[in-house]
Amino acid sequence: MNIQESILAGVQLAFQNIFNADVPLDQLALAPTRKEFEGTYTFVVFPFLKISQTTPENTANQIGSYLQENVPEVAGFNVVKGFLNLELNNQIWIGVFQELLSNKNFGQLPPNGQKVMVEYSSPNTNKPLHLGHLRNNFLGYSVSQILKANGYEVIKANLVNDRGIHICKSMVAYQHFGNGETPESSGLKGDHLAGKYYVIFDQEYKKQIAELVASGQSQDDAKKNAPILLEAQEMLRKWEAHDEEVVSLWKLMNEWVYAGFDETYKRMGVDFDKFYYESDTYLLGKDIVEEGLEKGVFFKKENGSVWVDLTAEGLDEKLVLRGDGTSVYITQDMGTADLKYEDFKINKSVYVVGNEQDYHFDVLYKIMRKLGRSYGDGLFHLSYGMVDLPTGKMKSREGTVVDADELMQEMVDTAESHTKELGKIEGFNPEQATELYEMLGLGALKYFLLKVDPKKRMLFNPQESIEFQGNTGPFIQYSHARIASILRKAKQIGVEYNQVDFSKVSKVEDSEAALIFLLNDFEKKIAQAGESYSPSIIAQYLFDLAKEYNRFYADVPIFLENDPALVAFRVALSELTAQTIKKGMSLLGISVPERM
RNA sequence: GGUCCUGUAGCUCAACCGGAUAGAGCAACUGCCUUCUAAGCAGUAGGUUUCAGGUUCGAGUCCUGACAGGAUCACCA
Repeated sequence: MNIQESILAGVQLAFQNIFNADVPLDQLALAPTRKEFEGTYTFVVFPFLKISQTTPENTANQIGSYLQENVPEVAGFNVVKGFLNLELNNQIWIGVFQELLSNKNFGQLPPNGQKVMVEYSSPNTNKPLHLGHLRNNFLGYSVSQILKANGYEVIKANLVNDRGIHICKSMVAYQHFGNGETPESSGLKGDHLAGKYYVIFDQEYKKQIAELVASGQSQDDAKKNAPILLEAQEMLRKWEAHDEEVVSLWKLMNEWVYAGFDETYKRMGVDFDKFYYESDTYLLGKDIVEEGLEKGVFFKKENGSVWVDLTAEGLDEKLVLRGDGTSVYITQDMGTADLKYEDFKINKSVYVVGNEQDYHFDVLYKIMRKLGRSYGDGLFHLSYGMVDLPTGKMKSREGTVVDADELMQEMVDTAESHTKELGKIEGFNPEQATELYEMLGLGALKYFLLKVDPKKRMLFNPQESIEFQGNTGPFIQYSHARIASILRKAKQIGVEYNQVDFSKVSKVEDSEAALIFLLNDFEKKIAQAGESYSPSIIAQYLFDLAKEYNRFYADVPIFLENDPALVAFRVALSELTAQTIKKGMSLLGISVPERM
């Protein structure tokens, strides 16, 4: 039984013995005491005044005395208005600490027998990844890690958008203006090469529109009639008809793009267990339309188009199949949802997709539930806000994006110059130095994107946004390196701190108690982050933990202590903190250095 | 116009299913490196939580209505 539980059990008994009332445990809760008051946990008595039939102060005092007498952990208490602040004996933290040490799987909750798929990244194969994709990929990877730590079996999936009119646009432009350029001949990464022609298409398209307008067409007509657009549409038709020439160009350009993506994913530190390709899945879902018609979930209009009526759920009527029998976006998504289930028999499915598709996924999930899918309740859209630039929204086809590869390189370069400025690379060989810059640059970037609630849109200012001080990745990485240094010294001077019984530790400083309190919270935070699919909870926790350790570090000189039991305790406490930081950062996909 | 999301210090963000005097970081200002890594620590200053009502012992949090920003509402993907 942990401390909170035993205190709450005591509170329950207090109500029984003093007020002769049965209060169910789930109505009792402890909150951490605010810093400005004495105490560790606070019990709020306001909700129970009806039971006690007396003033808040009286109620709190009576419960407090009872706890002090009957619950060994409670050393004292004070009452401020209706708040009962419980003061714990610092010694009890030793027991808590021992328990944490004895947990071999600290930070990994036991398997829960559930399978979850996390779909993320899902790039288009006509252009390189940009800042928005970074947020998506980091979120998806981190949520996968967090779910694993919660005991799920996780399948990371990438649904590659490798077909459609936008792909054909790059292809058409390449045919016209490519002159046989290849990644090798140009020295461009494959995805950047494809992206270059996507931009060229748009420029040419706009030029043609202007010409048509000049020759008397309306803006709308010109947009529809521009020859290069017609060409792209024709190419899509040929692709769907398996035209050999088109398909081979498509394959060639996709190969280039995949090679480029591989590099980018590797640097981002993300990976996948399963790839789905829209070129394989875009025809799926028509059988589900049939099924839905039979079940009466869908209905048919006079022209043969099929719809679902979601007005009772507060949404609109939504098309699921065109009158000519061809698919729309959601048709294929229904099919893919089933495919994922058939492949892996998943209980839950998380889609990491931007918030501009909130409505779409709302509709999709309602449909799958109406169809009675077993995984219906496990569908979750992890919706995240766009990343805006000071100059406004990013648009690939206009070239106003922060490119993912460039940004990562910039971050690593900044980390390098920053580290050199601080003179922190003595004793590093070139490989180690490179590894460190990579760790710090990516760590700063990932932490920056993950510490914020995903729902919020965020402004990214390339000049100012990424810091290395304060609430940042490098601050936490630094804290880890600091502890690693302590541990090296402990080893060097021969401090034995494993398998030691710390019950002989004579006194526990406040900063030590606070640190153990936080460490004791780690698994709770993991659970919370898992339930809400929210890496920001972990990020916030790690910042608090690192901050608390640095406070302890400044307050308590570890090796100047004479009592060997105390030294051992402090080293062991440092080590557990380091392990927790490392484990926690790995949940964010961030590595931590031994030295920096 | 309908629906959804967001609005907290100059800036970037917190606030545990309604709890105390709303907390951090950055930027500004003060201290602390002959002692375990100063990418650190301690401190000062900074707020009518967009606004107006309501619910109750108690509201940044819940309800209603405004206001501001964004997204979405295609036989596009």
